[in-house]
Amino acid sequence: MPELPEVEVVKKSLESKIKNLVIKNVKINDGNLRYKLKSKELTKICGLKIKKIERRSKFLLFYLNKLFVILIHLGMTGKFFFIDNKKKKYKTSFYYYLNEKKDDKHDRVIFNLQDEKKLIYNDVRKFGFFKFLNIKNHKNNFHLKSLGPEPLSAKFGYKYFTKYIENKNKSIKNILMDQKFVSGLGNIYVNEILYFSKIKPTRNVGKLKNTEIRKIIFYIKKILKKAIIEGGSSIKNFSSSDGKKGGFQESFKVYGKKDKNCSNSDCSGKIVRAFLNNRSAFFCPKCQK
DNA sequence: CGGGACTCCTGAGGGC
DNA sequence: TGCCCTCAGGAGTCCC
Repeated sequence: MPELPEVEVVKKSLESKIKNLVIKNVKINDGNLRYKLKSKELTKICGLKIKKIERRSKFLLFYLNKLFVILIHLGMTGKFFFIDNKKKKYKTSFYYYLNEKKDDKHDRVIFNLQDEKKLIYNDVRKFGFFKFLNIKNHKNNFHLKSLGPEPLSAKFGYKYFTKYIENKNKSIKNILMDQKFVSGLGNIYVNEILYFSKIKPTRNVGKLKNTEIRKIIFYIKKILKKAIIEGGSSIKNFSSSDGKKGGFQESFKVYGKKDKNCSNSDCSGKIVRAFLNNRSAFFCPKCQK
């Protein structure tokens, strides 16, 4: 699922729910995530308080007292559910609200928090992970260390972009997907960004004009901001009468739109799907050059 | 260096 | 209803 906007929405939602709560204990239903969860590490965090929640790229960081950090990646299908047993109100961190949270075989890890509150980590495909780090050197963890700048930061601008792509011989889609270049973009947003920028995903970065580079940077920031405001994107529709999803999927112009008409009113092209680095590239061959 | 194939895992959806 | 095939928002490794 989750690219930068979705993880940002999760972060904001979790912040209001679990900040300053103590983790009483942790139950592992299935610890075979991308990295195997060890119960020994989980006992270390029991009794600690969640002091702060941050997002870096597509990662979440839970800062605990006693100088521990939980580094979390949601992979493709990871999501959190928050449950307040006292209020009998159930809310997910991102995808939907529920009146009732039923047990789900994909509930992999359950954090029992103070005041009968619970945080459930649910992950169908188990590509997500948790790592337990010491705050002292957590930023040297290889996941975090190699990340490029945040796309919404001032550092990610024209100067950085042009410097980075000097002597590079890659396609623009692949470089935007490369977390070392810019961290937080994934397949959906890259496809959308390139559509708005009118650049074909396969274009070599060495052949980009300055105006095109500025356009790409502009749309990266614009589209990510818009997606965050709209609550991220929810695909693989969850059908619940009281469900609440992110809304940005309604704005998709190319992602998942194979054979649909290009939404540019002065273009008669049809969206095609190609494969690039084993991922779907959606684009309009007529208006993306 | 670049990119294609393949890997982890499970489920949804299409075609027949 | 079922089976078989393809594909999925991430990201790593191996190989050419």
